[in-house]
Amino acid sequence: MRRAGLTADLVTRAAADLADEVGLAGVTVSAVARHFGVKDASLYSHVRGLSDLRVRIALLAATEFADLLAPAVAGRSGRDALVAFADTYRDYARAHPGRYAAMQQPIDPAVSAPAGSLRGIELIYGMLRGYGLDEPDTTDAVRLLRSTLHGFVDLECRGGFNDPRDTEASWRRVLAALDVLLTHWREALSA
Amino acid sequence: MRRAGLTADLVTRAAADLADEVGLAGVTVSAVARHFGVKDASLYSHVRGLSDLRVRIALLAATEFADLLAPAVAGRSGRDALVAFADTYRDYARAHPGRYAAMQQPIDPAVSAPAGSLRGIELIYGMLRGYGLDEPDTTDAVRLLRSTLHGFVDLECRGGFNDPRDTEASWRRVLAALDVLLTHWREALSA
DNA sequence: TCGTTTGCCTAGGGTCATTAGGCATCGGTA
DNA sequence: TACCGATGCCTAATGACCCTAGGCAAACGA
Repeated sequence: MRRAGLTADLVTRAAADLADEVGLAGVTVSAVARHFGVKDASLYSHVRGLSDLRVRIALLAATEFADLLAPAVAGRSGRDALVAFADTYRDYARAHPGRYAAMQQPIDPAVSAPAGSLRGIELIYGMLRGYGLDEPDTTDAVRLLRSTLHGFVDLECRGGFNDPRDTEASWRRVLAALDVLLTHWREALSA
Repeated sequence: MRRAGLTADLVTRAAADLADEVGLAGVTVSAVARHFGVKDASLYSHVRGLSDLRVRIALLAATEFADLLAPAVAGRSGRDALVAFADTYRDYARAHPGRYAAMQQPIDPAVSAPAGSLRGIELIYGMLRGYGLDEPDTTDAVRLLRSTLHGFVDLECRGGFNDPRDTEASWRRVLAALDVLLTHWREALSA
């Protein structure tokens, strides 16, 4: 009998692809095993179990995600950086809904921190440097940005926008609004 | 043997409470049955199955939610209305994370529309009337609002905000920012 | 060639979703 | 009160999935 040649990484990658196809909830040990033409039990030598598999998907996704976001903002600042970052963010979520969903899971910081899965957030902090904010304004602005981007993408993925109006146009509008806000953060919120 | 006296409504309510306690994913036909001291199969006379149960939770939640939001904005406008709406929104999501999660599920419009589960969105439209926007600005503004509120609440629920800075303060800041934005929507985004 | 590692398998136990069909209980009726 | 139909809850059974324990053989280094 020929062996399938599995590794934790191969399994994780297949699981991530499966997640993008059928949703994170559809990622099952059995389904991944089937994909490799292997019995369920065989995966347990490579992966601790289902929850471990999901964490691995999340870490994989976080790395991929940051690797796309970093070059998008590199060399840009202000509105340019914001738009590039946001578009990359949204494109990734739409192309990889399962991976994106996996990233939203709460993950043990002892695992996620060393894996650098907060790199994406650091990129936002860096991006905001171009808007000249200080603490604690920066933290608040980062939270606003994360909230809006995540919220929009999440609602869009779930088909939450029913209105006929073009989602694309709304997205551009939202980004413009965020840019205005960040540009005038001080004056606007000094009250 | 005494009967348990179940109804679809009782089952749904119990399931919703369970969802808030252990998460939507923890809502299982078996668990709800156990709660009533009844066999799993017995629930199928009241509810079509697990997915039906989840839809019912969502519809229940949408009604409760709108019933809280409506009085919060009644008689207020502008920033007052925005803050009241947003605070009510966030409080509900934090008090009822399972119900809130259920509402995010994609639901067949043929079911959700008659049940009035879009009442919440209509409330946002109504609220924005106080800011004097026209279409399509209103739609874009509604989407921005929904995105930011949902995104913030979702990230907060999942423990996505790690920084030491007070989440409460950030929330107030975010609301202030949204108010400024809505107030100056026209001028700010005319470019 | 010969271990030794280790990848994949079989066997088996547990939870859960769901269906089919039976019996008893409850509410109304004679 | 005695009966009767509806229906609420049960037992039985199937199938998917998660996971553990223990075995055999393929792959690899010496």
